[in-house]
Amino acid sequence: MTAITKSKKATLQDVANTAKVSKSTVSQYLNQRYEYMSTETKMRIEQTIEALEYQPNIIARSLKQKTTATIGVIVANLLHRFSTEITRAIEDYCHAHDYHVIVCNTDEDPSKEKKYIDMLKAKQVDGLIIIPTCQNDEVYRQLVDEQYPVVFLDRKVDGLPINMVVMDNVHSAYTCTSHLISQGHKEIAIITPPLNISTRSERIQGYKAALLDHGIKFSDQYVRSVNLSEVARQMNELFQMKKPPTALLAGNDLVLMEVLPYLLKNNIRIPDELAVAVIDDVSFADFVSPPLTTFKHPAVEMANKAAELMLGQIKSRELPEIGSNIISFNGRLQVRKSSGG
Amino acid sequence: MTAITKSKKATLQDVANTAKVSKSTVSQYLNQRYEYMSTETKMRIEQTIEALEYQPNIIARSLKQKTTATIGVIVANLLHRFSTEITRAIEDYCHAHDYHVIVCNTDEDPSKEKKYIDMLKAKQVDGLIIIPTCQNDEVYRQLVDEQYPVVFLDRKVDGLPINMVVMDNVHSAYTCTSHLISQGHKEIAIITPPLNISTRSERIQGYKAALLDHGIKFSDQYVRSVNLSEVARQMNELFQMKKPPTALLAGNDLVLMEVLPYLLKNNIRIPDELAVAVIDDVSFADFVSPPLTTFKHPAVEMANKAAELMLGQIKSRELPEIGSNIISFNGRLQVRKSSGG
DNA sequence: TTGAAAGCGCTAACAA
DNA sequence: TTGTTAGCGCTTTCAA
Repeated sequence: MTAITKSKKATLQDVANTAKVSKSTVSQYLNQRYEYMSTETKMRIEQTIEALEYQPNIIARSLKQKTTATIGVIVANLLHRFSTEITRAIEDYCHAHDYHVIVCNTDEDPSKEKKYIDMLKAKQVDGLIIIPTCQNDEVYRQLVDEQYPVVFLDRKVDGLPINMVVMDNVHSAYTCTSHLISQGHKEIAIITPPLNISTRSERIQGYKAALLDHGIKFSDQYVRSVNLSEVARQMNELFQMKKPPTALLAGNDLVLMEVLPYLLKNNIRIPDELAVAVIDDVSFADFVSPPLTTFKHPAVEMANKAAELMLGQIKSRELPEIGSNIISFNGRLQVRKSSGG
Repeated sequence: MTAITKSKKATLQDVANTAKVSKSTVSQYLNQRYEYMSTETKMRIEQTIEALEYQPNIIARSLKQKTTATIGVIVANLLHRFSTEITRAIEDYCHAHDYHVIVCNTDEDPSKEKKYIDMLKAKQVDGLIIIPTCQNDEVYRQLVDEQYPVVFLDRKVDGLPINMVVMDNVHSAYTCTSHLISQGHKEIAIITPPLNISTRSERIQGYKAALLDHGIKFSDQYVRSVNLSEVARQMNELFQMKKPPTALLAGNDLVLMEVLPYLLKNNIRIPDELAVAVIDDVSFADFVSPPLTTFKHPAVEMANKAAELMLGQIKSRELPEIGSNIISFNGRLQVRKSSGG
């Protein structure tokens, strides 16, 4: 029966002891401050670390340094493409800068958002990148008061000195609508989810502007902002109008995912009976037949920018000024052969 | 000009001071050990915490308690549906149990996997749920030696006392193949990505078994295990055989995403010229025309099980025994009307 | 029922 | 060039 030396994890102190140096010297070594260190001690420490399989405890360092090299990312719903792309891109950026990412899903629920913000702060994350529910003004304001590094993604909240990285929604809707018009359509419907007010109204604004610029009369009959579960019903209503739309702009991919089954079920053919364009990219756009017209969401660029701003803010501890805190990206129309929409 | 009291974040000590009690009493309060606490002090502490907007520093607690209420989740690629579903489901489970999740992507790169494992350990995460690259045996073994709580997802690595939660790959391929056979097909090809050996060979094994059980001769000409970038070329080869396949089983959604554009480009119609089934669910299966036959990956069940095992292991600190460490889930065939495949 | 004190593993003056 | 020391903010005996 051999005594099993259940070697507990080695600490910096252990390394110091067996290398016959002090803790601070080891600490210097770990932080690559070799300047005043004899090559001999350096090597001794190196070997001891190797031998003891020492791994620094980052928690202890964090406690001392008051920084965790971790940021919290609060998205709407990881199952949705936009949140996924955002998260992945931020993770890449952070990985390249030796930061880590804690992800959370709000499911658009403000109380979940608040809970997560609190917990992440308690965990001392260095900053927060948030797709805000836009329904926690007090929480957001407090974040500002505390000078907590925060970047908002995709949605704006007015009057806050917080960097907000968004897609130009007016542009996106304008571009898509203009495209449909250029295909000869005049009765163009738009269905958007009831996101927060600014995003939605901007898209509708872009839609409207495109119509007017092309001399087409705007009718709010063609504009629907509804929950996803309502989309089918709205489609029904649209098709029962005396002048049913000949083209449809889906406000995002989720709306499209409601529209397509509806069309299939009701035997409405794209693009002959209804031309369809969608704001967002969808994975299957290339091989549904006929191919869809999509509008590429600049999610990755936005995420990169947000991450860049975040790490910058963590370093500088400076809040942006209201008026220069909105960074806007343009998406890109992707027309496919014979998409008709 | 008013002096701005830049109120630094309050600490437990601050609360103790202004509430005129000791740190330990406040700590008791925080940890809900009210038993021996007068209602008076309790209320005083409560109010002080409120007044000071005190928020505990979890890092400090973690250092002391040696637990972080955080687990690391290392997936292959968050942009892929399986990883996304896994991550989201684990996050939900953890949220319900007041744990947090740090996500990482390996991109199937063993060195990235190793780096992440090291960093997450340094961050003292309480455990790791990993979709392993299966190419880091030494690292995995070390994890076992350290009794680090680990659960593997989706892929097996032999001979390790680690819980592995997988889909039954033999079953999935068997089921899909049988379905194609029942539709009258005899020349059935299968294209899988070159995942790790066990997963792939199991699927091929299931495919083979289905053929044999139905008295169809197996030909390895119909079996292709290749990188995604090779799929189109393989399709070409398949269609140049003297007996081209009339049905195809795509090993996963990613393969399918290569197959469909190929078919479209070459004007090969589903299901008349090629019946198609895929192991994995795909979002658009319901409304491409004709609808695809898919095989629902039990990703969410697997993730829940993995998370459950993980939290259990964190509590018990017990490794599973080899032989009873593989938890297998069955997926489910989803046939859609007139899918033909 | 509450407080004093030690310590988790690390960093960072400052001294030597 | 290296060691001493004093914390970081919390938990947890143990004593009062």
